[in-house]
Amino acid sequence: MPPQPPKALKPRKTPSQSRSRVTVDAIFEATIQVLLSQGMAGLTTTGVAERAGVSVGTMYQYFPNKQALVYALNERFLTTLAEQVEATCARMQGRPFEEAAEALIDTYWAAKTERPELTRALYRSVAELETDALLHAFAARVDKATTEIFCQTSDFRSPDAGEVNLLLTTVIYGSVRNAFERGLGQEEISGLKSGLKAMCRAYLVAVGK
Amino acid sequence: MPPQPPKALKPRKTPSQSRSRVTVDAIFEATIQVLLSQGMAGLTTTGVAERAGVSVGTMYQYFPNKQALVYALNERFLTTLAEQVEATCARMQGRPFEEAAEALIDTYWAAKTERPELTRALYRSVAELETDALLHAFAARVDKATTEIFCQTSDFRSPDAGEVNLLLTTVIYGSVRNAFERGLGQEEISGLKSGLKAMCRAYLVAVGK
Amino acid sequence: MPPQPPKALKPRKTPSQSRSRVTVDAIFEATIQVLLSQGMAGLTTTGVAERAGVSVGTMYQYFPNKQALVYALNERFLTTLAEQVEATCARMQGRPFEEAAEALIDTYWAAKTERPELTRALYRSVAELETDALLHAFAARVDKATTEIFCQTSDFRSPDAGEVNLLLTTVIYGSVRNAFERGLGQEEISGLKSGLKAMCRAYLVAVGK
Amino acid sequence: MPPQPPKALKPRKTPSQSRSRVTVDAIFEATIQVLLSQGMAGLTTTGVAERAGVSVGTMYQYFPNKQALVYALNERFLTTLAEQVEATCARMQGRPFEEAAEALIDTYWAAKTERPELTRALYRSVAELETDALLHAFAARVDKATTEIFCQTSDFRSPDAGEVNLLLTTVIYGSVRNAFERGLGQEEISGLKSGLKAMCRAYLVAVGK
DNA sequence: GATGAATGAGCGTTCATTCAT
DNA sequence: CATGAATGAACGCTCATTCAT
Repeated sequence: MPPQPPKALKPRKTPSQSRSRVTVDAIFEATIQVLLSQGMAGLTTTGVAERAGVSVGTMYQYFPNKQALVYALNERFLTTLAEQVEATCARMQGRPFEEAAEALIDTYWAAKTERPELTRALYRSVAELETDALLHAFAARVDKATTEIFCQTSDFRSPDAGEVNLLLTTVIYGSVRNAFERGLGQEEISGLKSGLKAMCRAYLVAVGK
Repeated sequence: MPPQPPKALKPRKTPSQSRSRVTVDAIFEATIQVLLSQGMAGLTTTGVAERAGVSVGTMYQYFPNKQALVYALNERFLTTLAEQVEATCARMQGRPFEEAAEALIDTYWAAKTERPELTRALYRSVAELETDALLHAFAARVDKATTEIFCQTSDFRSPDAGEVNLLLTTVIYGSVRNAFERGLGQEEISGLKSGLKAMCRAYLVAVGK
Repeated sequence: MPPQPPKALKPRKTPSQSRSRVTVDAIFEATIQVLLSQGMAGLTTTGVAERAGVSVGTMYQYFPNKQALVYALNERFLTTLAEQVEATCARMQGRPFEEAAEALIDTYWAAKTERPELTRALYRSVAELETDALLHAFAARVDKATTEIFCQTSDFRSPDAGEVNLLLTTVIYGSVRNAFERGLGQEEISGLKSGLKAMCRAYLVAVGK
Repeated sequence: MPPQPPKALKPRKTPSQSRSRVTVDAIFEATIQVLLSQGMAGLTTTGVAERAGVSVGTMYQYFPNKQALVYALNERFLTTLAEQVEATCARMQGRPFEEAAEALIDTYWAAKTERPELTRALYRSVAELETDALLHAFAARVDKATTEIFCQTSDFRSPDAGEVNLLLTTVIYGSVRNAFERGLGQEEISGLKSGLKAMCRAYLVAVGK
């Protein structure tokens, strides 16, 4: 259930026929390509259309303006990410919460690390949009899933699950972002991941019992 | 020792005379104003110059292009921040490292929270720049200070101070950023701060002895 | 006998089957709706087609381009108007020409005042077309009818009926248009009508004997 | 005292220095040229700028958008026209009103007939603008001048000067416009002028005494 | 026939940057 | 040195028109 995007950003038509689907996918892929090669500043509507092999006009059939395109791209990724998080949470039902936290870290990390350059590009693209609503909605959705898991987890006794959840997610999401911002390499990033796991574990142990 | 900015971004002259200093300050202040009221998208050279009460031409005497202006603004803030961190580190010489970590969190938090809207605007402005070098340099400078404090701290026995340092700083900086991104209110943010302190303490205890 | 429209504006097919007739009528009605609600600037082919409940493609079956559509719409109204004028002239056969002039004014006035907003919209739409031919043809047709009536009218002795006719029609048509342009209200417009009648009568009396 | 144009149409700066004045004049002249040669449909900002020998950017320094340009052009002509009418009225102070009416006709006629193609182009250009306010203001200004003259004129005894004035001006302005719309030649137009004078005289005689 | 997705030329407009004054 | 009018490349976007289905 993605949020209602500010109406100026709402896609014009949801592609149901297969041909449209292909077109929209091509546009998304082209947007990514351009974002990777030229950055947000070099992302022009004609450039994207060209790379996608469609005309500008076609692009505008699906996206009412450039922002909407980037918005939709981010939405798509956040939705996928949210689904992955939810899947992880489902899998972790009833497991000790330190394990759950680790699994969450692994999931989030994997998603963000899979295409690092893209992740970086999206992080940047978000800054130029009115994406508060989008980000909020994503946060809310994911928080719901993670909070639940923390609550249902067998051995959780902390007074305020919501608070712990906010802390953990903020730390996890923030660390990943900062790691990207610093331009760390893969090895450093995985070092960070282990460290973060240890940190969360230590905290949960200290707080949870 | 600020980093060498990518040549295209280097300010044209370092304002040594007092008149220049005033001008540059006015320009910076105007930039902030515009950034706050119109966001990065509404930041135009003419707009800034107007607000600063100087002509565009004059502005170009000090900054070779628009990017350089935003770059310099960020540099200024990062430099201040770095100095504050260094001061904190100096003050924490020889104190137990849990205290040092807390002090670091307090310092960073205070700096970022002082003018939240500005912080947010700067976070966004950075995304549109080639600021990797800037960020790297800032990170290096600050890491140097914090690493030192962790090493010289009386009771630190961890095998790899650098690694711990990276983890801690990444977590701290990242959490603050994510907190801003989520649009959390002041109360939530301070809850987060306490949580983060607890987390770091727990981690250090678990790892450090 | 409508004039030959400039070739590029000629409708593609005269709708003889009843189905076509319905379609064309729907298109005309939609055009009017759009003209009234969005003005000439908001008149787009897709917009009209949508409102008419047909596809753009279908619309292009009947009108080779957008201009042709507006052209045809004006033609239709002018034809109706011409017919009304001719009817009036027929009815006025053999009557004193002051009466005839008054009847002409009434007819023209009624036609233009019936749907004032539409009249206004059409006046405007004409300005963007190459409608000289259309207007000429309408003028010629109507002039023929009115000139005849002035000639056959029992007591007309003016040396040059054509000249008088041109004057009268120009004054009448022009006044109506100007009244619309000034945005006069209904009451002022009818005051104007009486005044115009008086004026024509005075003139005919002064000139005709 | 021209009306406050809808703010979107207000010129950006009134050219006071001589250089600006020249530039703006060149732009106006270019606009006229293009209007004459390509019509309103062919009037593009780049086209006008090119013809004026300036860059688009410069044009936009003076006019915030294309409409404003055309608006200003019309305003300029209407202002001139209003001044001429006022001058005529001033000259006709205390003269018999039939003479005044004739003088008014002559003035208006001369102004509109001086550059017939331009007159035609402006008539058309007005249709695409939100010019109601402009036209109203012009009408009000001119009506004021003409009403006064009709009142102060020695022998005017009509019950309602305003009404007579409205009739006369509507008839005069409307007739000129219609004459242009019909595409009449110079000779016909001057025949019309005499006829119109006779008509007004006859009306005034019939009504005024 | 009817459809409507696709096209793409072309428009209005902005704004970083320059340079004559 | 300061000014700010002038520049013009480049962009986002529209919409009349076509044509494969």
